[in-house]
Amino acid sequence: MPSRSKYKTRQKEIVVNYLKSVSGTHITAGDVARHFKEQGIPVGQATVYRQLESLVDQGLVNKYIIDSNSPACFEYTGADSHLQGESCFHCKCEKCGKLIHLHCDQLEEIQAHLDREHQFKLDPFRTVFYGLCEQCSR
Amino acid sequence: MPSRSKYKTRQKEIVVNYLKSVSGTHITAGDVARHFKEQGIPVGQATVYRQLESLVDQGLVNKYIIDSNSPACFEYTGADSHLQGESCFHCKCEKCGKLIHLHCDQLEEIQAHLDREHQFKLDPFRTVFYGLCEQCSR
DNA sequence: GTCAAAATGAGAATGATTCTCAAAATGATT
DNA sequence: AATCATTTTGAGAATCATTCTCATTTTGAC
Repeated sequence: MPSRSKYKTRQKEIVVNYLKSVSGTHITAGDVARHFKEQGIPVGQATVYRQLESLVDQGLVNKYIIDSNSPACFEYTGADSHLQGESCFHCKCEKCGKLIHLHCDQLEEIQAHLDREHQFKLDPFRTVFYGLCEQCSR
Repeated sequence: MPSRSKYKTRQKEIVVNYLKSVSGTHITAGDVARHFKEQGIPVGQATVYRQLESLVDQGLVNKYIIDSNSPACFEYTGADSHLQGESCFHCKCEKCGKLIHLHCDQLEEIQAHLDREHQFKLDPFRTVFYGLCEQCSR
């Protein structure tokens, strides 16, 4: 059972703030835990994983699973991030790892189509398009 | 360095044939290895992983990474599979975990659109749409 | 302040995947 | 069919991200 965060804790604040402070990059749970350990900030590894999971559940953080043998990446996508507002789609380059943010009306049509024709409620923040970016596909 | 399959071996044949025989389902490397072990078929675990990787490289098999804590799934997509030619999209229900296969012309338009307008070469086999399925969204 | 419920953390457990390396198989060449 | 360099195999160990355990601490409602 995931921690559904009923209490407000110092650790939760620290994790959110750190994620915000590195907004715009993708970072692994290990990176976060290591940072806290090195800086002597009292947030343990298990808590980092738990808080990240909870933040993903809340839609404040996006989780990217790039490859089966590399750790998952996280990115703050909350209200005061530069991703805020419109539904934002993400493209991840399988080769160079670049993460591209797309705002596009036609892509938003996908959402309506999946709902209308396939009765599937797409969660755009959790969905990542994988493929090759312009540079890497040449 | 991945095995780039210069020699033809019995194990390679066995793996390909088994993948074909379960065509249409998703199967993990562990499932495959377990099956061989239980049936006394002489293909070890390491070889299963190596052959699957090689088959993915050759484009005969697709690999799906659904979630960071569940094993990768494989599916035969070679010339004599029922997936031949069609792009197949996958929807994963965040609530019940169900995986849905979608064949849909309009969805295939996404691919063309991403390529045309955003210079992004979508890899449909690696891309999973997250959201809520019909049952779970009610 | 009391107290039940929730969150934390250190370390252990899990589990998928990859690595190691000696032995076996392959296929080209005699 | 014998030789031989190269490749592949497999049993088990190693790796490593992630989750679990559970005793301790923290939280917030009363």
